[in-house]
Amino acid sequence: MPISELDRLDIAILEALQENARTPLSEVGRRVGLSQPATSERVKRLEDRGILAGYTARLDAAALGLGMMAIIRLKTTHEHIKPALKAFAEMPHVIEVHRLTGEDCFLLKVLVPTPGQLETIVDTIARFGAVTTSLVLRSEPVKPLGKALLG
Amino acid sequence: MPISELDRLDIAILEALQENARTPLSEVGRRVGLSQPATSERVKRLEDRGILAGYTARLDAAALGLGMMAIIRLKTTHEHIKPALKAFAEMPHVIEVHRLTGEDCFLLKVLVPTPGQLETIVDTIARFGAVTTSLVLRSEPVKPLGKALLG
DNA sequence: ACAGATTCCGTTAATTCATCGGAATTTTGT
DNA sequence: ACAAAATTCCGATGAATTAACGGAATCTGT
Repeated sequence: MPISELDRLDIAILEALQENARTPLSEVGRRVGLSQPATSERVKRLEDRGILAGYTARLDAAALGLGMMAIIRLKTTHEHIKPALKAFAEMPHVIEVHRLTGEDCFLLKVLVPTPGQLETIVDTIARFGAVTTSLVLRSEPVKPLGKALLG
Repeated sequence: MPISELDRLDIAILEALQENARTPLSEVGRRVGLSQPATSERVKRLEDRGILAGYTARLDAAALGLGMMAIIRLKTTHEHIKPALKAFAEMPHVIEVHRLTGEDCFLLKVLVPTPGQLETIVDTIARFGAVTTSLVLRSEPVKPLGKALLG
């Protein structure tokens, strides 16, 4: 139960950094009620523990011309799995790959500029099995993980 | 085509910040061949353009005790959509919500500590319609968007 | 009660960032 | 074509942030 190792201050720090990872640690400390060195130490400890796995820039896909998101599910057979994974890794528009239990073996999230690009991707993936494609009409903003830790 | 507005340097900067959003801009500049002020200016411009939408900490869900990821699909009817969205927003373990075309109306990504928690969530969501739940056995590392911009 | 470990703070030196003036280049308008 | 305007860069510098101390306070286990 690694969660019990996180106190209120750790969670507050993680929430602040999830909201804006470039917030100065002195400012984070101000908000959570710690000095800058104490905050830096805690952040370093969270990194060392592997809880804080890194920091990444959020890019606006639409602003980048990737205005279309789709979910592709693939139902395939054992011998196709490895080649399929390899193929997914080489497709730049496939941004997430999940191996699933149940009917479908894979669920992919793709970002494309045009329907034509989506068609190309679907056609390529269909060589491995039966695909089901759904367009994403709207996505709710992704929820920060912090909330899930308190329940 | 907003993509044409991005030159090689912008893409290199975005890639560096996506890999580690806390890299000092002087270091980013060193890598892409710009001075620190020039790099800062470009980053500011990318932020103003909305392309760089923010910076976020990556948390390790497993290290936080959220070792189980599941995909939940929901097939429901029009009158349930608004209440369902409201319910999703209030469930801390639901970290992504997508409205889809096709058979299923919603696709959710959830992170839970135990199967029991997943059961609770599924039961709650099932009040809105027919749910299909798949456990995520493995996820490939999420791909940085940079690659998708060059094709 | 005591030793060791942990976590905090304040201080300070090193690093990083924001801002400036000015040069080089590109774009715009005529 | 040509000059004016705009853009983008650099170097320099002061302001802000971070890293690295030493030492105090608190907690742990014997």
